[in-house]
Amino acid sequence: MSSMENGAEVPAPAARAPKTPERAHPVTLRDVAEAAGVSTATVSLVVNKKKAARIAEETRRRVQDAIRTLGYRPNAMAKTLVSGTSRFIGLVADGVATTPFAGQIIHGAQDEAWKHGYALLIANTEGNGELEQDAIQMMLEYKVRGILYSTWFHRQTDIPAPLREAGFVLVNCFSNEPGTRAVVPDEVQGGRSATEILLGHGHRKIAFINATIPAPAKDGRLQGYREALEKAGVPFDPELVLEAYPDQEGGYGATSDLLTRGVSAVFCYNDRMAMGLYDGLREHGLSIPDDMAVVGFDNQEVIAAHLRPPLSTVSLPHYELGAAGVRMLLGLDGAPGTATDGVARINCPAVERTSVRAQAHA
Amino acid sequence: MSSMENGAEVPAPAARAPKTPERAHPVTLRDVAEAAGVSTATVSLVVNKKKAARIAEETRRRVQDAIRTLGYRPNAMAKTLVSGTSRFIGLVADGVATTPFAGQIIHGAQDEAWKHGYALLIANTEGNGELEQDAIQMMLEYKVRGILYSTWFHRQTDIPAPLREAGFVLVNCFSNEPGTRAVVPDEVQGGRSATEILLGHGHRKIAFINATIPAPAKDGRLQGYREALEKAGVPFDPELVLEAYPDQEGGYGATSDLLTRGVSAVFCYNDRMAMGLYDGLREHGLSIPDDMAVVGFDNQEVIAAHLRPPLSTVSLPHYELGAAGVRMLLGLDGAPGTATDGVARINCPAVERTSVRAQAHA
DNA sequence: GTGAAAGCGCTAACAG
DNA sequence: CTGTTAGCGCTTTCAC
Repeated sequence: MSSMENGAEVPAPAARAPKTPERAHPVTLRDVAEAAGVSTATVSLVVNKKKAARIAEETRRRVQDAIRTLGYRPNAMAKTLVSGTSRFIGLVADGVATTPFAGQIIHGAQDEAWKHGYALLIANTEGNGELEQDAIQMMLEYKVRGILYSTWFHRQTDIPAPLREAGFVLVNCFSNEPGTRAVVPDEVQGGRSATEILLGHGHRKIAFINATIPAPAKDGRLQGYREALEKAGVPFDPELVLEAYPDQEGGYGATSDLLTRGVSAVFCYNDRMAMGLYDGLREHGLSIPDDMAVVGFDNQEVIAAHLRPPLSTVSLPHYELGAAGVRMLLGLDGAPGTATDGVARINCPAVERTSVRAQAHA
Repeated sequence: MSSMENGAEVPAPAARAPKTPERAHPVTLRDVAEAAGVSTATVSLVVNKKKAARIAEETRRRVQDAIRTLGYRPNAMAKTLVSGTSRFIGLVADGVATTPFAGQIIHGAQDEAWKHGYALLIANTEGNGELEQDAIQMMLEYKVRGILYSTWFHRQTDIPAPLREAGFVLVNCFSNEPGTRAVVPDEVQGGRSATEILLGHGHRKIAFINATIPAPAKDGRLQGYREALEKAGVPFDPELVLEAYPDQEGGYGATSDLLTRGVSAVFCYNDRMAMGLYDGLREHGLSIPDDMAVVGFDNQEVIAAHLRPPLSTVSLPHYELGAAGVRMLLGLDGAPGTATDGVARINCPAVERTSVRAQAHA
């Protein structure tokens, strides 16, 4: 069973090791101190570039040489042990690593954390409660500075008990407990923006194909749609709001119903539905955007940017969600719309492509 | 800078804290020892369930009670400080968190690591060399057990110098230095499988739309295509191999060229090209799979499973790549095809959907 | 069975 | 300017 020893290890054991000394016993601060003929304190000072204590140039050089030749590498564990506080931020996700674009939450969190000198400790729990508990437990044991608790789609969530033992902020989800810090996409604004793209091109009869499954996105986007209409002085017509399962098949299936409404434009709950709708429309011999203008939601790159014609849509700001999450966790919110209830609603920017064209007779 | 104290913290400071004592000073082993009236050594023993030293039932109970009431939580830093070895595995990625499906590498690595008691420390470097150095540096300082170095698409890569200071394995990439451990998808087998799907349905004249950009995938899939053909006794015809940029537009653009070849089936370099080809074929009034059978590569969920008709394709085993990576790192390879050169080639399983139909006159 | 004591590698006063 | 000296929280001999 223990194969590989051969292929992997044998190749060139005799090669010279100029850079990496054969550290049988990892080099410590003390080793450096002895080599440089100074005390550990001094070494510590030069390693950490403390400006408070001035070190003689000559000494500093000796120490740095020793560090280089010995290949010294500080032990972060020891460092955080004494300082009491680690430089970790935990990210527990119920599936962001699994989902296509939600991985951006990780990316955003990682970038922002890094920017402030923190490393990301991640755990994907795939919705498994026990695993989740363990993961949080583990993070607590590593004395994380705080935990980001995120879900792969925007929804309400319960707060796992152990989470409360650390500072935490919910990302892409929220709690019904007042005052809980959270960062979520601004669905209402997103729905408004999507509708405004259509409105802006002169469309007045605009359908909205909503999702059948309940979610903050469902309510929020609908509300945004209504707000945009109202602001434009277009009366809201419930007849123009359809519902379908939020994927390609749902969008495709909604086609004939949609055509029944006599609209010139449609706002789809998400890009996947729009993709299905493209097929449906095409089968009816209709062309986009001339016969029907369409906008989606999510800005799911693989789809939106490459449909024919490319789809106008609204971005789900996953990267920002992650980044804003760590900012909030670290308590350095510069400006964003953190409402008084502790939840920040992140803007969903519109991205216009060519699936919308001006209405001939505005 | 220290805003937020208000919105986030104020809400209910007076609530009873039954579970979470107001630990002004985190509970330590010593605290527990004192509370239980035993020594720290004893507490350590019961915490770690050492079977060697038998503890009196009565003592054990006292200790466990103290642990519970004090809300004791071991300090992993201290633990690894003394043991010298941490339970971390580092994953540095040049963009897997960014890319739709490659996030599965993280997922697979995380699951497997967790299974063996390791936590994942990740860093997304977005191809930034300096950041990459820093990230590896950081991981080294945290005394990671080893590092997984991964790329978001399968390619050759250079080994960053600091990486050599730790155990490491390349994931989804490989080095030209012999003996370097790596885990990559088996492109050749994948190309073979894709072609065999078509062959299996009776097709003989099969085109292959390859990518224009050089990559192991380009060579491997082509080789697989040829091998499958040969095995089926179908002569290889260079005329049937086209090339196009590997995205929707490329696939779309290759349509007329393809139709020129008089084939009944086509194997596309990836799903995105297949998606574009669908549009092109449709515009020519052709239907899939009747007029043209098509298979893709990648099994990019959002696309492949929801095209009309759903696309037969071959999976890029990202999850497995990540999982196999940690297994190899930990040195517990059970069986997989780890060739003698230290690189494991992971199988790319075919997933058949309905974009292929049997040829009328086989 | 259980306690005392010596460190793991590093930082932080406080002397000199 | 630099060395001494305590620990940080935990594990681990080795006595009692």
